[in-house]
Amino acid sequence: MAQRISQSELDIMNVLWETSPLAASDVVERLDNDKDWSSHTVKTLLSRLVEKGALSTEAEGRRYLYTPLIAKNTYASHAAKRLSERLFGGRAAPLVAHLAQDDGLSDADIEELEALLARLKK
Amino acid sequence: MAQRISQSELDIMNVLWETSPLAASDVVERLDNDKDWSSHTVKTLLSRLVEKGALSTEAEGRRYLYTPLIAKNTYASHAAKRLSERLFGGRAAPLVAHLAQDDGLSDADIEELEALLARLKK
DNA sequence: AACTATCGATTACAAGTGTAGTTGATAGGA
DNA sequence: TCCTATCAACTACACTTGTAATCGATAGTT
Repeated sequence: MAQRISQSELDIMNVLWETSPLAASDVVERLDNDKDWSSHTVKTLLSRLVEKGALSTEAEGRRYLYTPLIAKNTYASHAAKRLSERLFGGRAAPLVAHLAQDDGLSDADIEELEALLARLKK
Repeated sequence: MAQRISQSELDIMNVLWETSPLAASDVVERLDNDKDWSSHTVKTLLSRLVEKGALSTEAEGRRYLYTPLIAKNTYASHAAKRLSERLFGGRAAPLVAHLAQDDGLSDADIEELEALLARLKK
C-alpha cells in the first residue's frame, strides 16, 4: 500500500484529496491559509509522495499535475486500524468511545452512527 | 503534554500501561514475545521516554523502576483526536464510521456503543 | 579479594522528516 | 532577441527514530 505518509505529507495529500489534479503552485496556494511553507518545501513533499507511490504525475507543458493514487478513505481506514491496533489490540470499540466522548459528537453525528450500528447489527 | 511518542516507544508504553512500575529488564522480558529487540534498544527507548516526560523513574538499588506519567486513556484520546483532526477537520463521526466498518465490531461492541451514544444524546 | 554479570550513561549511525536553497532549462513578456 | 519568472531536479542540513555497541561502576559470586 505504499509506504508511510508523514504528518506534513498528509497536509499535502489533504489538499489533493479535496481537488485534483493540481500543479505544485496550486497546492502551495491552497495551503497558504494555515501552513507557512515555502514553495520549495511543498515541492519537496510532493516529490517524496511521488517516490512513495502516493501520488501520480502527469505532465502538462513544462509542469506536473499531481493526483492521489490512494483514496482518502483507504488511507483513513488504514490509519484508524493502525491506531486501534497499537492501542487496543485491534478492538475498535475503545477508540470509538474515546472519539465519541472527547470530540463532542453532534446530535446529527450520533444519529448517523446509530443508523450505522443498526445496519452493522444485521 | 510532553512530546510525540514514536511507534516503537509506544510499544514500551503499552507494556508499562499494563503493569508498572517495572525495571528495564522486566520490560525486555514482557516484550520478548513479539518484539525482537536487544536490551540496549529497550533501554534507549526507555531513556528517550524519560527525556520526553512520558515516564518517571524511581531508583531501586542500582536500577530504575519506570512508571508512565501519562495515562493510556489520555494518550489514546489525544491520538484519536489528532487523527480525526488531520483527516476530517476534527469531526469524529467519519473516523468512527471507518473504525466501525473495517474492524468488524462484535455484537457486544455494538451494544456497548449504542449505550454510549444513548448516554451522549441526553 | 578477584571476577563476572548487569546497570545506567554515553556514543553510533543510517534512514526518515521538516524545511528549505541552488541550478539549469525554458516560456512568456518587453 | 534578451530578460525575468517559474519549473523540476538536485543538494543541504538539523532533528527524530530505529536499532544497537561500548564504557565505567558495582552487586553478587567464588
